[in-house]
Amino acid sequence: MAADTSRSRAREGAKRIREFIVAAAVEGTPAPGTKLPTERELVKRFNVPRNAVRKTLAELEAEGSITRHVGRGTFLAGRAPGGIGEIPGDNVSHTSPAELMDARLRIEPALAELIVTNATAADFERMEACLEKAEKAATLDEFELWDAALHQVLAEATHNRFVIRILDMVTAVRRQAEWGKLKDRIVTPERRIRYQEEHRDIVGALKERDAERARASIVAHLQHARRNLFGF
Amino acid sequence: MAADTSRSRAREGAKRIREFIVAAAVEGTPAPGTKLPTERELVKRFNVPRNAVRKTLAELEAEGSITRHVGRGTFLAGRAPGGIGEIPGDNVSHTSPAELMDARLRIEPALAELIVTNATAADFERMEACLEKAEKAATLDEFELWDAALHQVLAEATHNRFVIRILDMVTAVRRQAEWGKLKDRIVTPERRIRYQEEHRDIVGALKERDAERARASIVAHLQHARRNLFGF
DNA sequence: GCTTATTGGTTCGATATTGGTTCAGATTGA
DNA sequence: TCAATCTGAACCAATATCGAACCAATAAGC
Repeated sequence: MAADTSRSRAREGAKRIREFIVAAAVEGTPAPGTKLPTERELVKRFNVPRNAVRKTLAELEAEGSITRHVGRGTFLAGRAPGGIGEIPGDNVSHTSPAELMDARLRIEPALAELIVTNATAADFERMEACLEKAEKAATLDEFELWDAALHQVLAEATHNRFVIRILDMVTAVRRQAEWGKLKDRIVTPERRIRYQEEHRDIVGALKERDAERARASIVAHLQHARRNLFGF
Repeated sequence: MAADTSRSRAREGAKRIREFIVAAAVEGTPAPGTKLPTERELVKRFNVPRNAVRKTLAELEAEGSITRHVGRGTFLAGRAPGGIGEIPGDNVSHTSPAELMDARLRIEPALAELIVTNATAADFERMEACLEKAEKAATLDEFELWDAALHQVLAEATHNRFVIRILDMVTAVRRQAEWGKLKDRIVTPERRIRYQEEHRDIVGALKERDAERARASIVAHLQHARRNLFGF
């Protein structure tokens, strides 16, 4: 009759919770950053003591499958749990942050000229609006919202549909990947100020139709971002 | 059950408000400038805290779907809502040959450095093989086959999956209808010889790890191709 | 003009949620 | 028995959300 001792229940529960997380990661929403149920919800759902829940979650965190933040919750990290290999298929999905950064550092500076020649006054107005809103943003979330908007405007300012597609891919990849995990620790308030200055530099150079300066500003900005991300 | 906590209500509400705005934009009156309900009305209508309403409205504003003015209200903007949600999948939107050429002229030269630093001996062997086969090709179709193969090898020589993806997009667009029609008229036998020489220049520079010369060769090649296509 | 009402923007204290921690008591298995 | 482990519950601290008041720009009525 030892089949339903609290001890064995814990072991059973651990397995089921693992399976649940893995399932959520694989079929549910492959996107990292998805919020998982709270510990107390898992307790109710699997009828398992919280300690057991916390134990499995701790393991998953150690494996790098999830991240946990007090007051916020538990989230899927970039790496697939349970040693689930990379999903094949020539999707954009499996490009590493390092690769993306490498590509951006080559490609985006070269697009400065395109913006300088093609951007309209309306484009510049939208850029300024994004800068202002980003600077006034109270929360980090809001800042990133307007940061993304600025990138979108810059892309559209090239007035080149192919380039726009490419830059859409960039943001798509940024939204995936292990990027999300890094971001939290990386964007500190003072770094955010620095980013804002660099954004102003870039937009300023573009407005003056100074392609060379814009190119230099973009390179500086991306190198700065890379340094913050990877330390080199 | 805590299914109707104020917290979960907020998350639900965000979605519903989004849907409401989108619906208003699509079916209601496509005309930009339409006035939307005030924040306080949305609060009452969806039984959701104003914070949540403002959060979703902020997102929609950042996406460019709506505009907001103190004392006036919230209005539909020109851009269709949910624009960012579009996944840049393999839907090769119709980019004109001119646009593609513009983009290639900026992007591809910048990738020379990437090949110079990352390409392996095996990559160079494959390039050479493509060059030979292309030169021996009897028909124009065969030539273009090996021409495409060379492009593929060059892409893979960057050893950067994101770049490879972009260059795949380039060939995908090139394969599109309008382009193909031009090509036939354009690639004459003597031009083909000229292309072969330029390809050898590019590969040669890459093999010597001379990024600057490779860049120049690529620019020259693309400009030549453009001249043949459009006459400028 | 002036006043008043409306509306998006802001601030701030109170409250709720959530992962992290502690600990006395029960359970387990040698 | 007895040491090790698990349990349940309370408590803690970080975070998010709420509610309500207040602010500033605009519009409406006089």
